[in-house]
Amino acid sequence: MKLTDTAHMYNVQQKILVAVDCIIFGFDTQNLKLLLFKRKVDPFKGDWSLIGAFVKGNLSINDAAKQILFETTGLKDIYLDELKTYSDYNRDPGDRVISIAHYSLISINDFDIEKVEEFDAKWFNLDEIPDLVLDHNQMVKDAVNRLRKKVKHQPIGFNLLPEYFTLPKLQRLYESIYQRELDSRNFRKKILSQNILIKTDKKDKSESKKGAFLYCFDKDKFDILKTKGYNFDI
Amino acid sequence: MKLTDTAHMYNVQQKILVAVDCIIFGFDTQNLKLLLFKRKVDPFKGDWSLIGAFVKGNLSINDAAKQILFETTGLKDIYLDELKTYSDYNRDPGDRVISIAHYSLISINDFDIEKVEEFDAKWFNLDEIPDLVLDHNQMVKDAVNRLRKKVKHQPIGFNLLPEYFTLPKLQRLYESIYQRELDSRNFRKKILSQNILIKTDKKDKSESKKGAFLYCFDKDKFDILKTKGYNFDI
DNA sequence: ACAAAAGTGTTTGATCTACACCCATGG
DNA sequence: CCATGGGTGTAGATCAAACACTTTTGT
Repeated sequence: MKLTDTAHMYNVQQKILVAVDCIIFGFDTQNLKLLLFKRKVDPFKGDWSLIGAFVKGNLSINDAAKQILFETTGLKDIYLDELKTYSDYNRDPGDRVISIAHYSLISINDFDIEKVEEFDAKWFNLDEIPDLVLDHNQMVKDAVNRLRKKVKHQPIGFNLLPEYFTLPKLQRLYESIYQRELDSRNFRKKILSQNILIKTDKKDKSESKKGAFLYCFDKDKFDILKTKGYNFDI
Repeated sequence: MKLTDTAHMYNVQQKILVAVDCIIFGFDTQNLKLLLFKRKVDPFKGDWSLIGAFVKGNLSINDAAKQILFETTGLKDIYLDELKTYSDYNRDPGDRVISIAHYSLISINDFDIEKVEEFDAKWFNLDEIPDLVLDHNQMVKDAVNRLRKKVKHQPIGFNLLPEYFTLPKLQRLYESIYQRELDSRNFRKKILSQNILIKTDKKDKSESKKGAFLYCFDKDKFDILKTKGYNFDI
């Protein structure tokens, strides 16, 4: 029986459960982290898991992902990107389910801590991810790789920082994504040459006595780069 | 009603039709082309369309895509990559359908012409794509953009050429993907410096009196680059 | 002998890398 | 006054871009 033979018969086709799982990255000024949840139900009740839900109603997949994020973190309008589809026939023993994984980048201070606690959620360092249900460890691995690649070509890293931030913090963010140290002189040269940062005259003295200047994005130039892509091959 | 509330009840969830649509790229020694099909059924019977099918049985999405390609072109083991999911609620007036688009690269001389004709299929130049059903024009646009990006960082372009090929042909392939002319001296320097080509002592004289040397891939080095990624920023 | 495509190197500017010291401040 | 992290510049290497002529051979 060919797949393409019956392409015309909508009504004799199999319908399938469609889920969205979210890999939520955050940054706590030192480390890139991942938000994980205690699974509430069988199978695998109580195990650590990505947050996810079945797609229903008239939501697009992307809208479903946005809504999951809102329900779990209270955040709207955050960076969210489709990762890939996970569809092995037996990936979920509960039923045949395909899952379209999404990853998102949030500023770790912004989210609604009460909502997160309500969900039995916890932030994990990337090198301390526990065993997760189903194929969620693979999703995480894929998401980390995707993030590392993407951050080289598009200025999405900023989504992990609050509105105002210092260059040393931005550097630590990139270091925690790339998992290696960067030379601060080269880093500053490179990032400043992109012309997407606006220096303020305020300083953040929480990390040093001298204090570091706070910067914010030049939203307009940032948007241009976001669509065009760039090379930030640190 | 929250999405995340009912995450635990497999049996009360909506099941959805899941399709795969394939953007099939080919190269005919001059131009990058796309394989399009006459839709066989309502709605939109007779219109041009990507080839697709509903996912069923115990196939993963990727296996379904592979099988569609085999059924339409007779080709196995060809380059195939997930593009993205299309899931607007009303994208298909026949029913709610989400489609996971895949793109693939095939050597235009390899495929089974009888199979393709059996399917009422035709190769189109990229600048002559007709109106397609549903959101298939958007899929094509997204696939072309993805291909342009991907070909800069991974040596996937070779999948569009036969086993033995000349450097001028390879250059024309890249030119047709990038849609701009390349300097042949710089092109040869760059591509040869990757050390993934093996020069044979045979010449292809079909395009010139002098003839151009035939090359093939160094499969081993090629595979290493394929996973590592590289920069082919022409 | 000539038309048509294949093949080949060099120079210039831009970019990346490696590297070490002074500054400002709170305690 | 000193410990801590913030901030700055330069020289050498590597890489990308621009550019034009010679070679081969079928007709």
